[in-house]
Amino acid sequence: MTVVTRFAPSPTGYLHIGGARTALFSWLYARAKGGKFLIRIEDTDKERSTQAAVDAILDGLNWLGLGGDEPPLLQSTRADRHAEIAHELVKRGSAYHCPVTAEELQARRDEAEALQQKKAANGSLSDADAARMADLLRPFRSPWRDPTRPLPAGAPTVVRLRMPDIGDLTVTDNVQGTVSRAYADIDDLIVLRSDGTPTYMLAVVVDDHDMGVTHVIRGDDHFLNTFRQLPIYHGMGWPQPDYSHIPLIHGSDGKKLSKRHGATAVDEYRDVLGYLPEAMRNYLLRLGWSHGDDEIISDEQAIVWFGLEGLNKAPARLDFVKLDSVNKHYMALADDQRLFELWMQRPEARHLPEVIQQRIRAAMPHLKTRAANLVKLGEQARFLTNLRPIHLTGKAADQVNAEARARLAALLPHLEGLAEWSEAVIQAQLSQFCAQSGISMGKIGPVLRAVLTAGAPSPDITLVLALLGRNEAFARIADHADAGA
RNA sequence: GGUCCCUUCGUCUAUCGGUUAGGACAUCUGGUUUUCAACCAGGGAAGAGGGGUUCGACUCCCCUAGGGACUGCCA
Repeated sequence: MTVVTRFAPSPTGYLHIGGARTALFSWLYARAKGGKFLIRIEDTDKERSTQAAVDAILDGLNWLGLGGDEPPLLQSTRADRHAEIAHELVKRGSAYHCPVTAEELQARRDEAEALQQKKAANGSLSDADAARMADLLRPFRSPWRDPTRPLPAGAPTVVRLRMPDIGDLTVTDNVQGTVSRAYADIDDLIVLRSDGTPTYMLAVVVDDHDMGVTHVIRGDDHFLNTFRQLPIYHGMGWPQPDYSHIPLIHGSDGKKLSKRHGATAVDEYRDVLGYLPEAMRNYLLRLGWSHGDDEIISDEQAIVWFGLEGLNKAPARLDFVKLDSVNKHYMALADDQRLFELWMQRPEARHLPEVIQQRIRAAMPHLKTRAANLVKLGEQARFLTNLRPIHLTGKAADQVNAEARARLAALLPHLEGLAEWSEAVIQAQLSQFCAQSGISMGKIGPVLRAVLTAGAPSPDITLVLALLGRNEAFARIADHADAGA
């Protein structure tokens, strides 16, 4: 049997970081088993679905390298098929037409809530009220589930699933284990609305079946839904998929992830926070899945190692500090030109003068090993992007006293005549200067760094000189050198 | 209210009845050092609480507490 997994987002917004992880697991499992990974857009709610959201989600998936093996399927295109199955379920006795209106159902919920509030206010309820509330809160059972009860003529109906009266339904899940629920605790859910359109519960099952999905990996907010979907498989006599319900990702305080925890949208991780997709994959993979003590796991290794048995049952918290450290690892490995291009797409880089952009391009091999993400890369590159005259403050300013100015002035001629402006040549010249002047590198290094970088983070001072280029380095030194001393 | 799920260092996790409870990130101390980063050496840090079962429990069972999910003609 060929493994088929899928990712089925509803297009009501951006790609959520939790969804991205779900997609990653599904994608990895398909890759690991030599199967197929499919994408289905669950756009049966026309009110809330937008094309912009579809584009954003696909864009996020593509950035993460989690494209489907076939073009994405739009669920809305399959409404006829869904309706066909709904009617087939009725024909087979697994479902029935029900004329109870949405308003009547809402009235029930309102009444239940009113009673709950009454209880909260009074501390208790009369026996009659308590019984009424318990009844209202029980899974809905329509009077028309009785097949002999005649439907009112001309009234619009929905199609409801007929849950068995007795017995339990058992779900075996790779993450949640074996869990049973009484059918009595499951409602006669609606599969086809009164306007003839399918609901989510029906559409998911029909599409998963028709797409040949063998393994469903999804958030555990869907776990209880499994008990409502399985009866559809049973009603149609279809084989049920293998389920893995993974825990949701939480914020740093352990609460459900929301905006106040930082980024929830995948495109923010790319555009604002400056992370690399391969780092996101590695970090997300380790969030809720493990393979012994392994932390840094390449895509190739992940595909070999990934399995459902490594999934964790408890929700994990997002930790940007750890993400930074993982990203840092991949930054150092990344191609220089690629990083330069990514950096150039950032707003803070786009408007820099061409000469400075080129300076950064040349410095990339040294910059990339020092930064945890593209934002930090900018901080590490600040010594290259500072414009003259460089204003010195704090410790940098303290370094530059009269003695230091004189030293700089003395050094200038030594650098002036260099045939080649390379790290090695500069290094040799600096050493020679120190030897001649009878001083150690410690006497000139800090001063040079001060006037060259103004105290900004920077690599070895010789490298700083080389990366700045002859003219810029010279000018920065000359700005603070005092030939008169 | 009901049903279901979760709980090991600050965080991600290993452990699948017998370990000095391991690793990573973070943190602290020392070293290196021309800033920052890196690097080297070392340290601190955990089984939510309470009952069982067992020769023995982080591991199995129950209760409590805390967290979460579902309970829509949303997905």
